[in-house]
Amino acid sequence: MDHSSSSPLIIQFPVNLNCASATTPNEQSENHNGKTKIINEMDFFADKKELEVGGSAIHDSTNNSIVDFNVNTGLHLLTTANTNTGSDQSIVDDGVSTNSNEKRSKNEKQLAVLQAELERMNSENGHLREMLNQMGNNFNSLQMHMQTLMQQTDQNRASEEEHKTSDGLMEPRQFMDLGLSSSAKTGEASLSSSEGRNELDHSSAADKDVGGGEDGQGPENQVPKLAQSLKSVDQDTEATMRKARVSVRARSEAPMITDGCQWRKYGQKMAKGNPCPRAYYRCTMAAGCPVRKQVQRCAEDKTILNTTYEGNHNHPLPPAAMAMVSTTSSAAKMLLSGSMPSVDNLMNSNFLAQTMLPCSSSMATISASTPFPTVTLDLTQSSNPFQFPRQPNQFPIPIPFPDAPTVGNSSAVALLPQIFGQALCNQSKFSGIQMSHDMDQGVHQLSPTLPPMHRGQLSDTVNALANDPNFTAALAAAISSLIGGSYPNNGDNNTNDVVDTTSNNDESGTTSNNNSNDNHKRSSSRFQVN
DNA sequence: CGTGTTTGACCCGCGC
DNA sequence: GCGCGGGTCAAACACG
Repeated sequence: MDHSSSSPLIIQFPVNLNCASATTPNEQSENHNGKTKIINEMDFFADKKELEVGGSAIHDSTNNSIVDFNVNTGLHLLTTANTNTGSDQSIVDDGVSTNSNEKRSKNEKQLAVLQAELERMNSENGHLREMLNQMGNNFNSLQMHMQTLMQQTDQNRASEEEHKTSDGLMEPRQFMDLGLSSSAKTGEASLSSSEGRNELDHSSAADKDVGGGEDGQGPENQVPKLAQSLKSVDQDTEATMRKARVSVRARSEAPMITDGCQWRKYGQKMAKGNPCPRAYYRCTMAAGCPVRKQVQRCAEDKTILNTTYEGNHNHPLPPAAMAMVSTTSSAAKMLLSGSMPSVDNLMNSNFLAQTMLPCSSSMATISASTPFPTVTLDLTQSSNPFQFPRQPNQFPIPIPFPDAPTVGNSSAVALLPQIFGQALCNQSKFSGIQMSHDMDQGVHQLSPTLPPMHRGQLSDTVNALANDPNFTAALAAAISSLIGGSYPNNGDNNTNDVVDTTSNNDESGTTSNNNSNDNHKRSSSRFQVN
């Protein structure tokens, strides 16, 4: 009796995790008139911690017995519990029976019940912890986005002024500032080769000349350094995240998959060991956006298009794209969390793959071997031995996708809802906060008929994809948008554009088949280095 | 004319 | 120090 009353206390926790509001309050109110809501949660973790660490100390007198049990979870505690709680139990038993055997049996029963409760509690606790971690990740991502947006708002003002004074400095400044203040300096510095070089130069010059839109307020270098020291942690994370890459392999006749962003080709190079040239694209949705992608066909199977995304968008994107980007950030964070390129990465990678694409976990592989941790999505499932030859640390998993040399539309399309659905569903776990918020907005903007759930948006995408004659490209685009950071359309239009833009790829053969309204942006970006 | 692509040159990191 | 390869720049070119 007393035990049963004590156990329910602990089980109230599920409350906070899922929408902190809906279901639980009632239960809680029933149990304790709201007295224990938060306290329970806190106590729960506290108990758990103590259990893990010392396994001894307990605060609440009421919970003592329970905690002791918990500590012992094993066998011995039961006996100790008996001895310790003997008095308490005696109180209960007094009225019932005097027989010691009966007492024992009763105690054992109670203990069993308690153990069951404890197990429940433990499992719940674990679940809660997971949720807490997820929430933490979500919070970080959200914070990042907010920071970006806020900075951009300020940036727009500053950039306008700067634009008046000096054209050449505008873009670099914007780049630096928009690039997530934290990541700006270090991140760009770490960026490969000439661009980072140029931008650093410009940034320094801009800091001197302009005095800085944000971090440049202080004189000279001290302020940035201070900011660096203050945000060092974020810097590292962001810088590393920027290095993280998301690679998508898909069969497509199109020269490039459409992922909802606008790209400008800035270079093409013959890569060693591959007769097919590698094309370099830069995001042009905003001046100074550090996001780049490389597109290259597989040497052995030229129908396979390998698209690699790198970096995080530093500009506001359409809500849907934002959600995707947040997912990318989360994914990158997940990928990069823990120890970076070490064995731990394997764990994270595997987890990432399974988390993001559980049912299609087969499609996701993570490489920790390359300089940059890479998430690879393979949509080809070809018999091609060249598929993942070079990266020993990857986790190639058999793909549920039908092996589709020419991509059988019907069968593959049939799988789409499941794949995407689960992918998104799990993405929501990844960055559930942003997903729910952003996607809601996005859905409303994109199509009022869609339910305010990302799944709805997803299904819409799936439908659009299903209708796409060039299914492979569309599929790749959608997947890449899921992982690569943008929604497979510009977000300004209906999701139907998924089909349109994708099909456009077949013809245009080049990058920005998207909006024409970005021309000025692109032109401005050209002056970036000047 | 504006915009986007092409492509040779350049820079940098890395290995030898 | 040198060569190689990857990545980027930017003038030249193409296109609507």
